[in-house]
Amino acid sequence: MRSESREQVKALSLFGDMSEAAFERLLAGSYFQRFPAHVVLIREGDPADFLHVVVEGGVELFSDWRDRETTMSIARPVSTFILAAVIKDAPYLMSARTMEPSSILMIPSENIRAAMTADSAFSIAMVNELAVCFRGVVKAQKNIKLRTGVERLANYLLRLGAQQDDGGKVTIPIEKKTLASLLGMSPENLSRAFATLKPYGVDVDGAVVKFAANSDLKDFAKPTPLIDDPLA
Amino acid sequence: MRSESREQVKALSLFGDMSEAAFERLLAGSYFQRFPAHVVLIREGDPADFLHVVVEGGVELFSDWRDRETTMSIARPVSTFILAAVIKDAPYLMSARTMEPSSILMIPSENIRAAMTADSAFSIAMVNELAVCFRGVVKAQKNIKLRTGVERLANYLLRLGAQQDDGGKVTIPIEKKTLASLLGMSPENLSRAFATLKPYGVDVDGAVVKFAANSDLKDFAKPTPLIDDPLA
DNA sequence: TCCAAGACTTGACAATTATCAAGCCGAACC
DNA sequence: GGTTCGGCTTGATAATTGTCAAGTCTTGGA
Repeated sequence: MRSESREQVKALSLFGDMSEAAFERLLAGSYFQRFPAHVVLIREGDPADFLHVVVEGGVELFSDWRDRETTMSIARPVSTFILAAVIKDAPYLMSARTMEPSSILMIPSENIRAAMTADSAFSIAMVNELAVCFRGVVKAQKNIKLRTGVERLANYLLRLGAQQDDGGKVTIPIEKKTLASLLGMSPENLSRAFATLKPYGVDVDGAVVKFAANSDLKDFAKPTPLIDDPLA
Repeated sequence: MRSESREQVKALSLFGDMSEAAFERLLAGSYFQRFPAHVVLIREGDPADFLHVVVEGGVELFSDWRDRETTMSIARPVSTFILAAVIKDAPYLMSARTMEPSSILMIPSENIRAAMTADSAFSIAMVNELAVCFRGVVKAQKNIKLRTGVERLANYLLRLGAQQDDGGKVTIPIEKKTLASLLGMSPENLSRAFATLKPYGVDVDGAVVKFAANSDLKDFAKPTPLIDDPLA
């Protein structure tokens, strides 16, 4: 790995406080690489050879069964994916592909497991990262099981609004068909869901959606931190 | 805690290899208690004061939103629940109630976090437990998003068959309405789903369900280890 | 500039799932 | 024994969601 990249990686501080030597051992045999959009990085069922870290861009995690496919989540900088598979030395449960040109750091699984036994600060950092991931999936599961499609969309828009804060408008950062799959509906249904939200002050123009932050939409969506707050 | 209980707890080996002293510190201020059926142990949104361990019986983890409720998972001996909340010192994302008379070990969250910083074997045990939990939710999420209700039921029956191995019949260990909620459908629909599976050799009599293990049902269900194998 | 591919939308229709209502049945209780 | 309650099932109906089939629009390339 180029030393320039090495510095960039170290700045991520994903791995807790590590000694210089431990850090060096961790990154031995790693790759830090740029990929174009729409490249499949890993396929579910494959052995977990590398821990992946999204440093730049965006990665879609998805799964298949028979002839169906669904988007499980979106990984944005800086976050790891498929950490659990690496730790358990088990097959990936999800596939991953870049949505845009992306920089990905790949660390050999063996290094991760070795660093955990060697460095307790590191294993604590892993516990924390995993706990965040776990709570993320639980929230997603609650979202799917407790809400209708339209309700999921409404809350998604509010979440976007909270993180973009662009004065009454948000820009959807992914393709609509990916969003549809993430929200657990067909693309056709997503279009209709937007239409359903029109009476609540939602106005769509391509990827740009206008709505008032404290509005009818919020009354309709009834967001709760236990599902919608990414930090809680 | 009675020393008898203490021995029982130590035998669980949930916590990796710990020194006697560390084990003692971990359990200080813990409770090991028997509860009757249908008692709410924790409520989502509450601060995570205790890590809970199901030692005997069965616990239903469920969530609410507005006037809806859904069963998220079933915790059986010996497993922890709400570990992630404890680690992050964050509110519980799920509520929990006993389904039957159950023995529950409750360890103060503070002890868990202290043990993690003090004992690296312990934090590695926590990483592993969390990784298993994470993969469990991911599988549940795939199950919900990729399959219809009938398909989820078929695969649930096959999973029961694999773990009970009672010669062509299984006994559903939970109430049908809980099962319906776990599978993401209404109780009425669960009844109909059983009826739909009749042509595949499924025969229901109360909680007892008969079907051949290598059968039409398996052809219909198309199970995959990446969703249905609890160990993978 | 034009074309081709694919994203997005809309309408018509079908499948799936939920809701409401009624009835059956077994367990718990008096 | 009789009664009540709640779990479970079934039928009828409604709501939700998915599928198929256009058609529009944008984008990228020839």
